[in-house]
Amino acid sequence: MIKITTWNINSVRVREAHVSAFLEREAPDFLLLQEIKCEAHQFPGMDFKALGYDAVVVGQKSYNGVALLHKAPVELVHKRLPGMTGDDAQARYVEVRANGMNIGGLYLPNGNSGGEAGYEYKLHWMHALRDRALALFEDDADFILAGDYNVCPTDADFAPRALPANDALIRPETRAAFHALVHTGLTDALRALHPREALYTFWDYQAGAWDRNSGLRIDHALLSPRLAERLVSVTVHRDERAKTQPSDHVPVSVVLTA
DNA sequence: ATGTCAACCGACGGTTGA
Repeated sequence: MIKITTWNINSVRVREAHVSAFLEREAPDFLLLQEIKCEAHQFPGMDFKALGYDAVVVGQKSYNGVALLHKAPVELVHKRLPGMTGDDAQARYVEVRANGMNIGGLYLPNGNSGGEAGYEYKLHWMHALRDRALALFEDDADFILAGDYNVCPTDADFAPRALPANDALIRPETRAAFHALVHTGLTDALRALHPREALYTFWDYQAGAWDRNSGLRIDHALLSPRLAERLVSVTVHRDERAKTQPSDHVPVSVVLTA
């Protein structure tokens, strides 16, 4: 079995102990982190090394930042999403090759800040991600693209009144871009196994969202066709949200046959 | 918009982004 977990950690330095405890307990083969909110030299790599994990870190100061923790060696493929040209300084994508597959960890732009330009950046990023998926299909690669997509694909993916109608996470253009990605031939791993359940992966810190279960499902794992056939289970680690000083997101684990 | 949180800058409090 291969276990791949994605987790928007909202500052890896604040939550290093949570990550270490998770690695010890769940022992994923790969842990994809988003919003590490630090530069590579500030990443607490030694703490994870002590648990047997190496890390590929794509960091930047203050915001964003992704990392990919792995037990066995990996081949680095990309530290930027192809198609996002040099003007894109934001650290939002990491891709490696391991276990005969490409593993992409991503932090898709939220799109609610920066006005219309901020939203256009989100859509541009989504189209570039679709192009990346098409390129991987062109190579006949097996691949998984997992992370914080900042998209609620349907109205079943957020609690009633959790979002205003014009929020960038649910705007029609956002959903169209997400479905254009999925329709290249990918499988939303969680919905493949749990088609109807209200399963959320994020609860805002504000307004008692956790206590009211006013959550969103925005952390997703998309699988290429042969990997979808190997899908065994998807787990939303909801209990992480109830811990002290939690991230506002919880981990989502995908298990594939070996 | 918020019953919030984290990082930065510039000196403990406002700003930004989520």
